[in-house]
Amino acid sequence: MPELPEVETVKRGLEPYLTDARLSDTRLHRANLRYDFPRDFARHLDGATVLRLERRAKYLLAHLDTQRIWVTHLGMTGRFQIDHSDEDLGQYYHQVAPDEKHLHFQTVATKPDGSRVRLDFYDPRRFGFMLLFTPGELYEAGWYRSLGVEPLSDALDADYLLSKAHGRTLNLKALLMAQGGIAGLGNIYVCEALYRARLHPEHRAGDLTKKQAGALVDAIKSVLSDAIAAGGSSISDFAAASGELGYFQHRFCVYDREGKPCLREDGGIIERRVHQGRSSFFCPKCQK
DNA sequence: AGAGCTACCTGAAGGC
DNA sequence: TGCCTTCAGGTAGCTC
Repeated sequence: MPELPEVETVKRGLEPYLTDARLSDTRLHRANLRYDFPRDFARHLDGATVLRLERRAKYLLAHLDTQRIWVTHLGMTGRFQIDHSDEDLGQYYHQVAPDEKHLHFQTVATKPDGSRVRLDFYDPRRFGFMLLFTPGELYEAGWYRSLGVEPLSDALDADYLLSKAHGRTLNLKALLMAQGGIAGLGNIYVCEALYRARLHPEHRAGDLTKKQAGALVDAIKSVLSDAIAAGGSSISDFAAASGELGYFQHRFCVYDREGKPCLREDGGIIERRVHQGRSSFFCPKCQK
């Protein structure tokens, strides 16, 4: 599910409830997701106040007043859910209902005005994770340092993309999927961006012209912006923290449209081909 | 360097 | 109704 636009949607949905909120009654319902929860995770969160939320690539960062950064990755199926129930929030979640076997984490967020919500985290496939770092640990961590530029920032321009593509024999699909160049794109938005730029996923990166690089950069920025404006894409289980569904999935031009006609006048029939183990969807006629 | 495969894990969908 | 296979937004690790 969650690529950059979905994580951004989650961040925006959580911000009103978590910014300046004090956490309490944190509960973990299992020891691990993709990785073990940090040692004493609940104890660290309880009593901490969230100063601000930040998104970096597909990671959600909550900066705490305890000099810690709470990092969440949604994996494929991770989902935050805000519960506004006025009941005693601390009371009824000791017992997790049987149909909530994928509810792994809960906490209560109380704002300075006393209003509070419960925050639940579900993740059926458990490819997501939560970690806790000091700023020094996070900013020095190899995986964090190796993340590429934010695609919606000015750091991504045609010259940057050309510098990443120059002399490379890999194809554009692989180049855009690699998080070390441009961070935050995933399978859906790579397919859609290549379509918008009329570039074939198997186009050799090193052959990219300056004009094509410019078109691809524009396509990446526009598809991500459009998706964020639409609240992300809801396929099977993505929803914002409010429970609202995104609707960008209705505007896919190629993703999951194998065998259907291209939307362009000069287009053909959308094709699916596997690259690096992931399905690519493209129009063989208008993408070169 | 890059392709290709595996792994992690559950659920949905389709074929029979 | 089952039982089987395939596929799914992610990342990491291995071999060749």
